[in-house]
Amino acid sequence: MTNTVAPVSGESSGEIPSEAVQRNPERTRARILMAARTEFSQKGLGGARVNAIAKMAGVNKQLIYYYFEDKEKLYTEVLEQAYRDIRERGGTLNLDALSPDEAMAAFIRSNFDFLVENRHFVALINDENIHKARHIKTSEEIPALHAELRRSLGRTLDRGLAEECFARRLDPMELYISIASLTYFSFSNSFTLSAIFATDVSSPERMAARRERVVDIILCFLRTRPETPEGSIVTERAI
Amino acid sequence: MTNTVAPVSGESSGEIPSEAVQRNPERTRARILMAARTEFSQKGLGGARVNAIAKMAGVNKQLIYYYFEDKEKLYTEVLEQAYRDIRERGGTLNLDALSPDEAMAAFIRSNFDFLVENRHFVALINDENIHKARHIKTSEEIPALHAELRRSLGRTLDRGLAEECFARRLDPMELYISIASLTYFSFSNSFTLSAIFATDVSSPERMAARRERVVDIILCFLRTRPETPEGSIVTERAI
Amino acid sequence: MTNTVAPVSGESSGEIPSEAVQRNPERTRARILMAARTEFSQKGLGGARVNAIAKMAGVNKQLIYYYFEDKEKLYTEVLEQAYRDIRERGGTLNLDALSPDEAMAAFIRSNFDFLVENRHFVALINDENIHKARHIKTSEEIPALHAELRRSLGRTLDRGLAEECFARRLDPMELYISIASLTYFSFSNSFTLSAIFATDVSSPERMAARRERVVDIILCFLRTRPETPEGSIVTERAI
Amino acid sequence: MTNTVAPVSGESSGEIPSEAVQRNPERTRARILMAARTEFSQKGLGGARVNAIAKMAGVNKQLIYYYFEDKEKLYTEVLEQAYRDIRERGGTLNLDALSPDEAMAAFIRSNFDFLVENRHFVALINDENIHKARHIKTSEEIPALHAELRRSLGRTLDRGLAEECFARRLDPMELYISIASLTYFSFSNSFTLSAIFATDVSSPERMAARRERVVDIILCFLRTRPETPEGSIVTERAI
DNA sequence: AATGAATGAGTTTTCATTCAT
DNA sequence: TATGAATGAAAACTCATTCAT
Repeated sequence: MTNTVAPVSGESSGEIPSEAVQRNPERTRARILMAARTEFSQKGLGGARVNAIAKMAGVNKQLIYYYFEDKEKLYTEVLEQAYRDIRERGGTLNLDALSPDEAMAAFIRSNFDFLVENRHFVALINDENIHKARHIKTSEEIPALHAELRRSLGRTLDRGLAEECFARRLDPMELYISIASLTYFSFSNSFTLSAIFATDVSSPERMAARRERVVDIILCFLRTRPETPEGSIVTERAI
Repeated sequence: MTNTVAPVSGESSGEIPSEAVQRNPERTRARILMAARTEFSQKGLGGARVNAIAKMAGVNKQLIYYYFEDKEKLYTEVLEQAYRDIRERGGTLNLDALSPDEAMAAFIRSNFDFLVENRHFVALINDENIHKARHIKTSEEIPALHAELRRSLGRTLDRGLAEECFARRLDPMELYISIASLTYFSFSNSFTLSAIFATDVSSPERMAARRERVVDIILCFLRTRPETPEGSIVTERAI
Repeated sequence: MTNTVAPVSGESSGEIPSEAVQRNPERTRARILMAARTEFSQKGLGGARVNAIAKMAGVNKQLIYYYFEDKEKLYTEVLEQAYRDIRERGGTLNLDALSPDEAMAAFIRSNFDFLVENRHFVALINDENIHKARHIKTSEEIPALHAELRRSLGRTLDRGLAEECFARRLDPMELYISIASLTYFSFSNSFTLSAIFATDVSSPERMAARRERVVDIILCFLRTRPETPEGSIVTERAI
Repeated sequence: MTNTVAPVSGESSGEIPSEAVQRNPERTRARILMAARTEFSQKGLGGARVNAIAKMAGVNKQLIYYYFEDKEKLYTEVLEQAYRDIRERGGTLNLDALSPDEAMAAFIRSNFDFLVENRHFVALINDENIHKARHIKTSEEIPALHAELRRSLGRTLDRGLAEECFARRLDPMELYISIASLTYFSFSNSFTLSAIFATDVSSPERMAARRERVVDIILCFLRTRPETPEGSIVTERAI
């Protein structure tokens, strides 16, 4: 009656293969986390089912409570891991070793590609925003990761100005938000965009084009000398 | 035992004032829709409670079913109305009557301001994307509204090229997506952005600055002649 | 498929007959309360099962939440009703119309008989004491009822002294506690008493005898002139 | 990976200090029993948590099963120990060495003081009565202890009659129940009494007064010659 | 003797929805 | 058109207990 090879396994579909390891707490924890990531990104916090996560992870439902206390804490850990993942990815990118515009382009492409490869990420962040970020607000690690990102982008911008390949100095956070906007949005809103424009806006070709377009928009902006107020810039008129 | 004078009214806070009108179908319907919009935008489809909507609208829960059949249909109506609202707002804007760059700036500002005044909008669309847009997908009205938008933007772009104030021809939908990205994202993700950067990214000053920054980025891009592939543009290198 | 005569009814034993009344909120509420009283007194708050209460009352489990919000609130209402019942019973007793010692005897017997007829009462109070009375602590009605009881006993004691049938003036609350001790204990602890003395201490004969014994003890005490400290009373010696 | 020095110890408050002893069966057993006594007396059998007991005892939950088989057996052992404790205390009291009324007073005070010092006792017995004493019913030791108590009280009563300091012969068990009632009740029901009378009935002063009051009531009764039925005793009238 | 991991059955509670009036 | 009462299915979470080491 012993079960040394076959996975303990739930009944239904979508289960993460268990590799027949019994009593491997770390692996069990990781499997739960993985399943939770999938479930939460597909259904959101409210729509996700603890039961579904347990089945997907191939573990007893109660184990989830044993390891994570409750659904919200599990959700919080999934979110933290997601941010850790994207920043870690950015960390492998040594911006300081590239020319400023190559660094910028690489940064944009890296962010874009991360979203391509981690489709769950956008959905998770989306959902967390519905909850007014109350879960990651408690994290201390996440802000630290992004403070580093800010410094890194700042150095690249400084170098760009010094080397005269950039014509304006932006606040790194603001720049990041612009980049993130242009990349993130086409992922996060691809479904509604496709629906309202009655076309598939996230086809591979369109996404590939979009990736380079973001590079273009950002670099174009960085390279262009800001116009003086008296200049031709379109100032808002009183209505 | 009949109650002809007293307002129906719920007990708790946040209720939409009922003005003691009983038997006013249109008003009742509108009140429910309004309450639903608030609830859905704050909690999402999964997190919203029919009970909460009824209380907020000051009506009996069953009335919701009477008017809207079920929760999902109500959600769909709320979404459709939201899209109708934003496009209606865009409709008051006669792009053809303005110079191309003024038209573009006005379009951007109009979109931005709509989000400022309709904070619920972003949250609704966000949530609908979690559901892969399955609710508005069924709508026939929404795509029609956006086809018109596309044509309108197209004409502006054409005029811009003809009048040589724009230096490149973009696909209107693609342009719209860029604009929407830059505006929408800072609303939709303001909570997580504020959390990860440990600052309030949606302070009035920051939002005002962002609004003009979007105008700058888009106009800068439209006005700049695209570089030839052999040119200085940063092409991706094999990794 | 309509069901006009037969009770809705649960499946199992112990159900309170529903008298086939449909849509009678007050009756439904009362049935739930009754069933809850039985369940709580037999199992205590922690051991009671909402499911069991629903079945016993012959109603849908959710109705319990509809009427009483949650298990603890239901428990609180049951307790309040229990105290109301015992005091109401006492209320029918006009102590002022009897001679002091007859009044006292009648009061004791009335309390005793209430416990005989309301076996659930003792168990409920017992259980509430395990919870440090946190449920009835919130009640405002219960203390009011007992303030009246205190006054009533006080008047009887005063009359007793005036008419010289009592030889000492006790604090009414203290007297009540003594009476309650002597009556309540043989009910509340009858099971452990029977076990440790290996006999049935709550046989009808023993209970009848006990009832009169309590009258004897209390009246004997009230009628006896207190001894002076220097007198023969057994004063504690230093150990 | 072995952990030979560090104490096992739980994380949270209220833990019984472990003195870093591992592998000390007797001590471990005792610690569990102690923790269980606390938990059961505070929450009752149903409300007590095996987990909480383990934490409080600073041991692994499974050890509880190792030593006591299951929760109910543990509960039974706690109860048996409680009765053993109170009778042991009574055993140190040599009633035969005192004058009858001094013996009686000493017995009452001893019982009262035991409850003062062993606040858990009353709660345990209370809870066991909710369970109709089904746990101690199985004990053989407990009735034996109380048979001895009965004989001891009987001898004191006999001596009292012989020496003419008592005026009536009571059944020792009945006397014991009266004494226990008067002492036990103010402990067992102190919470509800305090709530219904909106005062703290278990303040040290009140308890001290109560202790002597019980002595008074019992001795007064024992010393008073019973009235003949035809005498002035208040006989119940038909209602 | 002692531990951490894992389980299954059950418990309260929630919630969209329907019934009866 | 409007309401309060009632329902069933499922949700999160709890808990005593057992397994494997």
